[in-house]
Amino acid sequence: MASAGKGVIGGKTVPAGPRRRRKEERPGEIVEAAFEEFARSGFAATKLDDVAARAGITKGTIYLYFPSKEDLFLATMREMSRPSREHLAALTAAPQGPAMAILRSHFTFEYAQMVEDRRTREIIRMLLAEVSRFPDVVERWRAEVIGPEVEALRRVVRYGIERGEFRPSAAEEFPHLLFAPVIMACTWRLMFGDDHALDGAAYLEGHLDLMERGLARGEGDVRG
Amino acid sequence: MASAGKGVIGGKTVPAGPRRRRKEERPGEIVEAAFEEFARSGFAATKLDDVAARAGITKGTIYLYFPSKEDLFLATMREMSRPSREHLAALTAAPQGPAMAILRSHFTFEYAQMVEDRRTREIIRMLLAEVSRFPDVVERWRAEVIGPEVEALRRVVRYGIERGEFRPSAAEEFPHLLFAPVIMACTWRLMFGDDHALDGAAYLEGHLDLMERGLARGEGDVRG
Amino acid sequence: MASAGKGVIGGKTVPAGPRRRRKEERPGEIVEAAFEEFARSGFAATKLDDVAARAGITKGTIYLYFPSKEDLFLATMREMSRPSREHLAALTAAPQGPAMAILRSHFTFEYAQMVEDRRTREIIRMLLAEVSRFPDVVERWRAEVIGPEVEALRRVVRYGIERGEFRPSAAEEFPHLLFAPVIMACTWRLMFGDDHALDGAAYLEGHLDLMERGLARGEGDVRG
Amino acid sequence: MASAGKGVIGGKTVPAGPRRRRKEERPGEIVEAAFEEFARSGFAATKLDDVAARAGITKGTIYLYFPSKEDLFLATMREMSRPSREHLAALTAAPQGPAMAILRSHFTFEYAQMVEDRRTREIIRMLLAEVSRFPDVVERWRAEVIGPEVEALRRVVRYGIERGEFRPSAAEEFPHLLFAPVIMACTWRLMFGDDHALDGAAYLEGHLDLMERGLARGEGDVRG
DNA sequence: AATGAATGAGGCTTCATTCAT
DNA sequence: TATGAATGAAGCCTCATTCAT
Repeated sequence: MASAGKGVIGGKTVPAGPRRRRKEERPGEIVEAAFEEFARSGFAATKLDDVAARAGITKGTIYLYFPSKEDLFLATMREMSRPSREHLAALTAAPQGPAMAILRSHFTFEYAQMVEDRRTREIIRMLLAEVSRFPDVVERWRAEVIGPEVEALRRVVRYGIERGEFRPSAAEEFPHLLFAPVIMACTWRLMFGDDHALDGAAYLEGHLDLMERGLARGEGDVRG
Repeated sequence: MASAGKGVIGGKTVPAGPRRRRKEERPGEIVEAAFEEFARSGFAATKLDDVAARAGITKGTIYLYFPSKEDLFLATMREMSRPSREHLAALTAAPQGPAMAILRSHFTFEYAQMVEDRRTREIIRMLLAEVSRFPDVVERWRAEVIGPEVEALRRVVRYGIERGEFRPSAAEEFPHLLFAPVIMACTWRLMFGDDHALDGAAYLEGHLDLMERGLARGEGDVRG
Repeated sequence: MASAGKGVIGGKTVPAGPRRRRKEERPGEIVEAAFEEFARSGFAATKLDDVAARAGITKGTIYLYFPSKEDLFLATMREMSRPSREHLAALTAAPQGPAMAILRSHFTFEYAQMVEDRRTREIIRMLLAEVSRFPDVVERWRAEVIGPEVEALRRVVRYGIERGEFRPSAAEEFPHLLFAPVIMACTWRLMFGDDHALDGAAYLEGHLDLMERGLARGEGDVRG
Repeated sequence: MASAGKGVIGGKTVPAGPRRRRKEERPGEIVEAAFEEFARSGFAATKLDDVAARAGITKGTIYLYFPSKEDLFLATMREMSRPSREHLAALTAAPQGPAMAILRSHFTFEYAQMVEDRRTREIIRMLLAEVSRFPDVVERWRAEVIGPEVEALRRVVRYGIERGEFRPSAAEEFPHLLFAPVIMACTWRLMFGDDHALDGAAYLEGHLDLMERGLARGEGDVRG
């Protein structure tokens, strides 16, 4: 047992073989496991025993990397919402070409992200479920992810209006209206499970179509 | 707390001391308190002690009316989602007049219900948060509340298409697209609190405007 | 409901009818019910709710007659072991006729009492089960019931020896040996239930036969 | 208590502090402590706190080894009745020599076991006290311990009759009659405590003497 | 005398956290 | 670094007891 997974190379003991545990990967593995459990059961009902079991380690080991369950939760949220955060950069670039093309491309990405990627979906669930216990997490997510997203959308809408592609509409004040179907599909799937999920491609196309007609300058519209 | 001692209700002195009896009202009071606590903390993190304290009774009393915490939760969900259930009847009536008027009236109601009424909002939160523990509750809600709602919307859209008011669109297959802004406003408020709530009237009007333009038959649209 | 079970005779309201509750009988009814429950579950596991339900009253009523669960238990034991106590008088009379006849008559009675009467059997169970909680009850039972019984048997044995019917034997010092088969049948039935009960009459006859042979002066025995 | 801090076992220092680890010995220690408490107070009135305190651990530790109080009770009964179970093998050997010698040897053993060994005695008490809560335990004990015991006795009695040593008697049908004094001494001691215990050796001799006379073929008895 | 709603102490059980190895 | 036995605070639930009606 003392020698399991150990090898001797050059007179020095190093971790080796399938049982080798790469210490740099441990926190990630734990966070991974924690995510699954937190997503399934929520913060309070999640047992560190289950997290440990899923990560293939023992409960005590978690405490080598995270000082408390709460910290583990925070780390998990931080880690799992990183993709969303990173994507934002692309959005803030100066808009070019037809505004509708930008929206199309943006929402196509957002569907993949928020509806089809289970990770992001479950982040949403956790944010909703644990606001009162972790208001800071939600607030940071609002400030760093959703707020900028809304702003970016607003800029695109304005850009569309300016270039005469869109009519003036409430979408300028409430870009949320454009984003809403994404949230709808996301919560729908969160609630009713993958079995009742809305057909992705068709739903997305429907969304884009309605949005386009909703935003578009009509025949008789006066330029705003 | 405010009611310690004696109280006067309807000009009649009623027992209101630490040991007052109120068989009729107790279950309601408990469910009321339970709702607040469950909404705040979720099922697992809610302490029956806190529920009792909020209801002005002691823990043991809860068990006179509900056999377990789980049953209390179920009763709470049932009780609190009753308004939504009852409203459905109105929706299923045969459509009359402009389809857009029906949608306007319907969504006006839905905003009041799902966005402005805290009760309904919090029900949504709980459904999202506790699916894995109470799948039956969610399933029943889908079958009895949301499913019929979607169906009703679909009928209105078809009715609008038939009378030439609306163009054919994905809204027929996915009435969810029309409903989405309600869900968006609901989850937005659930997440970010009343302080960040979207301006109700303006948002609703924006929604209806975009929807109308999105659904409406355009100048060059071919009928059918 | 206010008039249930009430009658008016001679201008005076009196309890009447099948629902009449005769207050003199209440304590007895409660003790009766308590006995069943204590016998089934033991002191600690018995719920006053169940006692009340069995007695057809409510829990609070018990406290009108017995100040505590413990007192109820004591009263139950006292009440239920009364028959044994009363029987003792008969035993202490001066012996007459063949000693064996006395023993026969005595054990016949004891079988009926300790083996066939469920009440007495269950008293034994409770005494065994609750000694450490109610040592006084057991002590009193020993002093007032079992002790005298053993003494009485001893006197009969001595009487038998004196009249040359029995040989001297350990039964003089340990009349328990004669009594043992009764206890055996009693505990057997307590443990294994009525379904596995030993055949009463045959067993008793067997007991008496073996006892007679065991005690009897043999051909070669020297008079002791 | 005596072992707080460090202890020396077999010349080796072992951890014995408040948090010592003893995976191998723990279950045994717990069962040991549980036995004492269950025997003293019965299942319902026994507090796991007390069991833990007696075992020198805390309540939570019990649950590392036993999933519930009930399981602990079952394990305790199983463990504590093991000696009785193991002894049975010896009984089933083919009888040799005088039947009375076999009986003498057997009952000598049984006295040591059921009367003088506190463990076995208390097992009897628990069986009697908890039948209604743990019928299976009792049933298994009947099937595996007492049933075979009775059968073995019956074989010896028959063997004695066959070899002309015993007369035919009810002991053949009811070997319980022979066994009864053991049970009597056992319950006597259970009820009245060690202070009132019957004098072991004399009582046993008395039992054997009466039994021998009771079973023996007399001068005038007809064979068979 | 009787009710039965209410209480609150106490028990079983869970689980985050600690710590000796 | 990793383990996993041990801890102990806390939560759910029960039930003897109280008390206003």
